[in-house]
Amino acid sequence: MAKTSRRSNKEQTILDAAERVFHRHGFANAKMEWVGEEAGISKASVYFYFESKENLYMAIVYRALSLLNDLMYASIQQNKQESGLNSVLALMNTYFDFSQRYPLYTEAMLDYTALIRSTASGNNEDKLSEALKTSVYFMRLKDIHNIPVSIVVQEIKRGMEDASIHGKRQPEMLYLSAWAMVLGYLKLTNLAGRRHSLHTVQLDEWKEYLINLIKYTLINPV
Amino acid sequence: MAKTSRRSNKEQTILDAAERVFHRHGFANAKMEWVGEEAGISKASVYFYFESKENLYMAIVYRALSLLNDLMYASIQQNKQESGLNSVLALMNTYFDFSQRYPLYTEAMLDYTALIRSTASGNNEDKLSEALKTSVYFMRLKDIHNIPVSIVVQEIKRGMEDASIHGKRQPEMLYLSAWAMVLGYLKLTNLAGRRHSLHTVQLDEWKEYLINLIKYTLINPV
Amino acid sequence: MAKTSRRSNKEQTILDAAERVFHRHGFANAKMEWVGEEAGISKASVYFYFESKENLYMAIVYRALSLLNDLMYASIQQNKQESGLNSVLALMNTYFDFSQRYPLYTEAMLDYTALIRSTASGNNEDKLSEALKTSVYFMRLKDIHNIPVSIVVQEIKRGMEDASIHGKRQPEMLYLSAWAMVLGYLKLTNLAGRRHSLHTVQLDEWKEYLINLIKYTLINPV
Amino acid sequence: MAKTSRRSNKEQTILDAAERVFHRHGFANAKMEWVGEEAGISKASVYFYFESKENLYMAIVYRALSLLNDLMYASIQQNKQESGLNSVLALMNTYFDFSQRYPLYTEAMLDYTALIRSTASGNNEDKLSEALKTSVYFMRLKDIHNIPVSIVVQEIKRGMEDASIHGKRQPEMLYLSAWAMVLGYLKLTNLAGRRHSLHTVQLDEWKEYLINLIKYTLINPV
DNA sequence: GATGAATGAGGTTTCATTCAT
DNA sequence: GATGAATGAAACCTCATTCAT
Repeated sequence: MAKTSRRSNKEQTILDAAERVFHRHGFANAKMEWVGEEAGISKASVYFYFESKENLYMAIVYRALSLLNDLMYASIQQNKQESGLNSVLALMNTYFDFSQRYPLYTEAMLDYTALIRSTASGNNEDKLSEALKTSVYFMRLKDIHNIPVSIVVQEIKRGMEDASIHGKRQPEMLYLSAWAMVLGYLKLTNLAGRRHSLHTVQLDEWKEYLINLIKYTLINPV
Repeated sequence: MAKTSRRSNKEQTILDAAERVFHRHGFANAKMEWVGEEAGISKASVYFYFESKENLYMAIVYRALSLLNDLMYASIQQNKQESGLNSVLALMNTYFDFSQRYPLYTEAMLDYTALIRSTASGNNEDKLSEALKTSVYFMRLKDIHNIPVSIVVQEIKRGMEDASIHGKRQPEMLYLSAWAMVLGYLKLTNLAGRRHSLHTVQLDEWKEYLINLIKYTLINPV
Repeated sequence: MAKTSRRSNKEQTILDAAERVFHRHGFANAKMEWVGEEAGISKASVYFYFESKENLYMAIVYRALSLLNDLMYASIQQNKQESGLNSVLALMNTYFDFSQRYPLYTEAMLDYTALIRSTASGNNEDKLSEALKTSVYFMRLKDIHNIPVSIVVQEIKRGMEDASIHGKRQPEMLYLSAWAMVLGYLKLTNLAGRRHSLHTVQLDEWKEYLINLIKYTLINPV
Repeated sequence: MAKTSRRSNKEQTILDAAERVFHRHGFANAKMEWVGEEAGISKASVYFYFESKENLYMAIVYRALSLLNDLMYASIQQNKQESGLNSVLALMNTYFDFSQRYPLYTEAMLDYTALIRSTASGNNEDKLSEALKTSVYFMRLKDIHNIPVSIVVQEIKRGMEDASIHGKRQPEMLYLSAWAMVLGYLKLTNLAGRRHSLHTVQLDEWKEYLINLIKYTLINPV
């Protein structure tokens, strides 16, 4: 309602539009003009709210990570009384749904993570950093980008303490394995497009199978 | 040695160069000039051998798929006398090594698959098809792109018949799950860059764990 | 105190700001937004008081010329009883100080003069005239832009009449030569930035030398 | 005649065109497209030969300075046997002609000098350096940009030694004063446009007067 | 076969200027 | 009066692709 709110609303509208455009065409192929059209404003207006294409992308990553964090916090809150295992499974479900509902978010977050790694190394051959160093969102992200891992690992540890999860493996390995499965599922699922099956396999059925598998790996040492 | 061979040699040199360049910068960001430089020839010469950037990419996909097919054929050949399970595990190992040694190949093949699906749908908004319809490699690929799936599924079925693999699930689902894990592993591994660990997990150790997990899913119904 | 005065105050504030900004970055590179920031108001407000960037510039020229005229009138007034030579020297000193204290003014006035000449010619390829024709200040300037020359030339003539200045050269030539020296000094001085010397020459010393030189050219025919 | 020559020829053609365009509209207002049109080629071709607008400008500065150096070397060579005074006067004439024939060169060289000073200071608020650091010509210029001053000062010193020039002032001050006069003359002359007079003064006559004045300042201490 | 040279068709970004509140 | 928001019209620069030698 206040002025801030009006501006914020417009920013959200643009982000919505950008998400659709980036999702449809991929970040590299997407034109800023399309983002404007999709948002019903001019290209220059997009630049008024977000200073560069990369900053806009980072804003999306920020949005994605914020949402994921919120969802995860809510999940562990809801499963406080439950065993560590159940909390972790809930978290997995949360992430599964999240990444399935917002495939772009997953992709964007992966891009961001790759960026962080390359920045950490001495790879300054890519001038990505040029426009990124001045990105507000890029800087803000540093404060929150470790939260998801921390949350999951913490709940796995809790599960190990209450013996609902086996202790034969590092929590981080269990986490990574589950994450890898979801990621792989997502990647292959994308290939299917709007179809509901892939190589004669029903996607829903497959998803359930994977969740079971993850649960299994938490309970039984392999 | 013949003229064809000379041409073929040059083509291979260019493909080698293109693979390195595409891997370093990603297909979208890579410039044709860099491919020329990396191959030690001029940009125009690259166009003499490959008609377009996309055709060049398809040539890489073709190369990737050919190699994978060869490796898989060799694998099942070597494990003819073994149980179906062992043959499948060998295939998995093959694919694991393949995708780890040639990360670009995996990515390129996925891009290709996505392309196929979008072509199959009515999505003609993307002008990818423009330059692709005339791509020799794109057409040739149609003849061989189903081979890997067929091979693995066939060996899984053999394993079910000789009872080395449980029969509670569709062969395709087991196949997809294994594939998803490898894909997820690869994606996350890429993030690590040249490092040997990710979130305190040793990559080698994690890989071994995943292979064990795949084996487990083949033997025990989950 | 009246409304006009309030408006006038704001205009002066903006002009002050614009002068600083134009001086720092040059007219072409300066952004209207910076002018607003420097004046502590919004960009749109700048446009409320000055219709265009060029009009703003013309306002500065007007201010500059008004100030110079005032200073020169005061100078000849003060030297009424003095010889023509002394009056001219006083004028020169006035101009020297003026141009050194307000380098932008000198530059702006030169730009304006160039504009006048190009308008006088048939050069309508430059669209400067577009926004200029409607500039109030541009029109007002026409009434006063010849005053400085007239004043100096008049005093030189007076000096020739009272024999304090030699009569071997046109007054205008003496005037132009003195002007050229000051202009050259200013241009080269600008290069020095905040330093006090240029090529081992102390700027103060050099200035004194030039003034002496000008005096010399007025007394002795060269 | 060789390949290098062909390329070099084109470069010269483009530089010629750029000089005309920059002269007509000023560097800041000139569009790269115009340069292409003037040279009879496309905008992109201009970029093929010169990587950026600023690099193109630096190439012009380089050309200007090279020419000036050549002219000055030739001048002192021709006046070896003459007195220092005469050599200096010849140099002045050379520079006078040079700056009158190529006003853009003078302007460009001044811009360059200003750039050097600002680079030497800590003024990195302007991102001019961005595209400049990679400019070949900008780097090459550092090797030759001090030559003109050195030459003139050296000849003035020679004149002081052979007593054809008075020794009451620093050579550098005499140099700067002469330079200032020429610069001022040029600036005011520009205002005249194609006309041959300024404020009733014939430009040729004025020029002669100034040269005489410079000569006078070298012989007689003021 | 090979390549230096050329370009058309965009792409991101900037900014003076205008509106709506 | 004041200003946040909006935009049209460039400007610089890039790159896949083609051509002439």
